Amino acid sequence: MVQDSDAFAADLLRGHTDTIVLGVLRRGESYGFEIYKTIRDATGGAHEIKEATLYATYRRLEKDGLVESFWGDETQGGRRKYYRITDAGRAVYARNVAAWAATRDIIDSLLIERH
Amino acid sequence: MVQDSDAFAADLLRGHTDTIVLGVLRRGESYGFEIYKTIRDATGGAHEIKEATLYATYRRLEKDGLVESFWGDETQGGRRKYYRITDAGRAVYARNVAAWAATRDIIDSLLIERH
DNA sequence: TCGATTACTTGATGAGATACAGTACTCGAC
DNA sequence: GTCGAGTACTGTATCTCATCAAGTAATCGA
Repeated sequence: MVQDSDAFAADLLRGHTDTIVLGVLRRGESYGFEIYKTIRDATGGAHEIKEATLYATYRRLEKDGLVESFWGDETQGGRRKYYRITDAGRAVYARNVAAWAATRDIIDSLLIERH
Repeated sequence: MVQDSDAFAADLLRGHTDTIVLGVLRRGESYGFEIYKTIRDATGGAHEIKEATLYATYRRLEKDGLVESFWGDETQGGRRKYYRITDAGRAVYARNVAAWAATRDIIDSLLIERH
C-alpha cells in the first residue's frame, strides 16, 4: 500500500529489526519489554516496532545463536526473560552495520538528485 | 536468514523498490528491462533488484496509478513496454524520499554509536 | 477494586521479494 | 546456418517478516 504512509513507514524499517535489537543488546543485557521501550523511546515514538514483531525477533535471533536467553530471578513481580548477545551476534551486528552503511549510500545515490 | 549476507542485502532494499523505480522514471520514460539495467548499473552490481521483483513492482505502480504504460512501436525487434510517471507518482515519490531521509536518520541513530 | 501498565505468548494474515520456469526475438561468432 | 548469449516480458509458487488480534497473568496506584 504505497499511498498509506503508516504502512509504508513500517516497511521502511523492515530488514533492520534484527540488527537494531542486536545493537541494543550490545550495550548490555536486557529483557523483552525493556528492549521494546528502548527502541520506542530512541525514535521519539516516530518508529515504534510492535511488540509481536520483537518477540518473534527474539526467538529468531536465539534460534540462530545470535543471542541467548535466561529467566530473571525476580522472586516477586512479573517474570522477565533476559537476553544476552553472543560472539556470533556481535559478528553479525558488525557485518550488518557495514551493510547498512553501504546500502544507505546506494539508496541515497538512487533517490537524491546529483548536481 | 540473518547469517546469509545476500538475503540480508535484499531485505535492506525492501520497501524502497517502488520509490527507486519512481526515481528512475522521474528522469524520463523508460521500459522494463532498461529500468532494471539502470538500477543494476547504478549500484555497481552490489545491489541487484531481481527482474521478477521489478516486473511485479511495475504492475503494482500501474494499478496504483503512479505510472502509466504503453507498448513501444518497434516494428522490428522485441516488444518493449514503456512506463511514464504520473502526477500522482511524482507526489508519492516526493513524499517517499522525505520518509526515506527520516527513516535513514533514525536507523543511523539506532545503529551508529554516539560519542 | 478497578484500570493502567508491565510482560510475555500464540495463531492468522498479508505484502513484498525471490526462485523458477517459460516464451520469443535479435545478433554476433564460428 | 546455427548456436549461444543477451534482450525483454510473463506467471506461479514459496518464503520471510511485520503486524493484527487476542489472550494470560502479575503489579501498582488511585
